[in-house]
Amino acid sequence: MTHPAKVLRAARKATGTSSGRGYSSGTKRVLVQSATRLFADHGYAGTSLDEVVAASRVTKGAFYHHFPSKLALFDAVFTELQESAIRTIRSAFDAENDPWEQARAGLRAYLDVSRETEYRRICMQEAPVALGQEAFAESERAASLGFVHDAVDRLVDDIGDVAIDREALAAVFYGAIRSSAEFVAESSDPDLASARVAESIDVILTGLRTLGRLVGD
Amino acid sequence: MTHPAKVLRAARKATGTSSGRGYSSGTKRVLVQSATRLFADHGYAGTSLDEVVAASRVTKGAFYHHFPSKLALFDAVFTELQESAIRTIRSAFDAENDPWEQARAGLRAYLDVSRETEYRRICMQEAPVALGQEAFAESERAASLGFVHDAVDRLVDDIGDVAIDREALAAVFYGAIRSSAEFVAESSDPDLASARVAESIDVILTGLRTLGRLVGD
DNA sequence: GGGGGAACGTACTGAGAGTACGTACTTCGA
DNA sequence: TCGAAGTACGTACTCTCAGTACGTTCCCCC
Repeated sequence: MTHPAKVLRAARKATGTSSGRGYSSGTKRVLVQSATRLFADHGYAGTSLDEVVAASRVTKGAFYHHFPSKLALFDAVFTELQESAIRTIRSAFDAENDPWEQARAGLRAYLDVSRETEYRRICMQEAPVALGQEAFAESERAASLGFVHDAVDRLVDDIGDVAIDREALAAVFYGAIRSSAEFVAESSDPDLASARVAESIDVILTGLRTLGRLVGD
Repeated sequence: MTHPAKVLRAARKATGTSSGRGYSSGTKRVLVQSATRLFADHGYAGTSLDEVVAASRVTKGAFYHHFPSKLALFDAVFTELQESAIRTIRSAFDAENDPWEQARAGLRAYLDVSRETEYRRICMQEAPVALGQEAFAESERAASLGFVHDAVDRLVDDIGDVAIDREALAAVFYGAIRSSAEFVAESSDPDLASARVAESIDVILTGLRTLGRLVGD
């Protein structure tokens, strides 16, 4: 009997779906893509492997050849979304010079990214529970939180004399930004909501800057 | 054969464990208590009903007599923790009169509550995933977010002339506070960390107040 | 051209949520 | 005080789903 996968493999090679960045086979990429959609729609616990492999037109045998577990699949999905988001935000960030403009641009880029339901659901909601708090916090420190830390550093440098706990302030701002993303996501008019929270954070930053000027005099 | 539950029921009636606030039987309370500990230690998905009923010294039959599903049990655990937290924070909040002191006291109370691993794990980490974003957001609006909204309202009233989007600012502060809780929780010296983030938020509030004064002149 | 590893497919196992149904205890009206 | 109905369980299943065992085909390299 000729295996059904035979024709699929040929088809994928022909369409160039295979050999996508670091994946050994096209099947792996298809699995990640299907899983991204399913996890975003029904969550990690709400998605069965049978659904994933069915959507990918393969079997569990194929899946377990590429991934050691369901969690490893989620991790792959998460990492891909996370890295893509980081690239987007970094390029927006690096396009500016003034630290206040950088912060503004970074925030705006982040709010845009977090309007994609896939990023929000998988990277913000599911990941901390699915991967565990430890692992998630680790990857967070390396990615988004690091960004905020850099931005806050520059802002504080720019302010000057005021004694500020940079690490604590970064944590505070990080939460403010995350929450802003949720505010935008839950809103019926995301564009407006995005502008509103950006404005609010702007007011806070202006307040800090004003404090710095007053002390500096 | 005499059922094992016979002696347990008698024992519970004698010790007064039963009839705890709205629960029809002591068994229900025992189930909630066991589940609180287990969910806090291993999460919702990581805790099996068999473990819960074993820890409660009952069987699945008893469990399903009191709860329609595992999720309903989690909801009961969540609601109880949430309500207790709200009571604590509200009393700290109501003990002050000045809006800035109220905000300070409320924040401090919240940081204290969130240092309990049960509250943090169950109400902050697991709940949004287990209950779903919709249901969680709903209960959040009614509880913690409502608080922040009130506090921000009073602060903005006190500041005066500055045009501020209260709703957006409340969302931003809410995130800042949540994130502060995580910062404290992850810290090796929670007392110090608590003081550090409280100070950071204080600086932000001072900045806003200063802005208000400048515009007011 | 054949031998070995990679890339699958099929059929099972085990854990865990939920169900079906039977049994003891309690209460309450006649 | 007696029985009938409801409450509070216990036991034994079913069904879904993650993971495993093992066989088969394809591809590459010697």
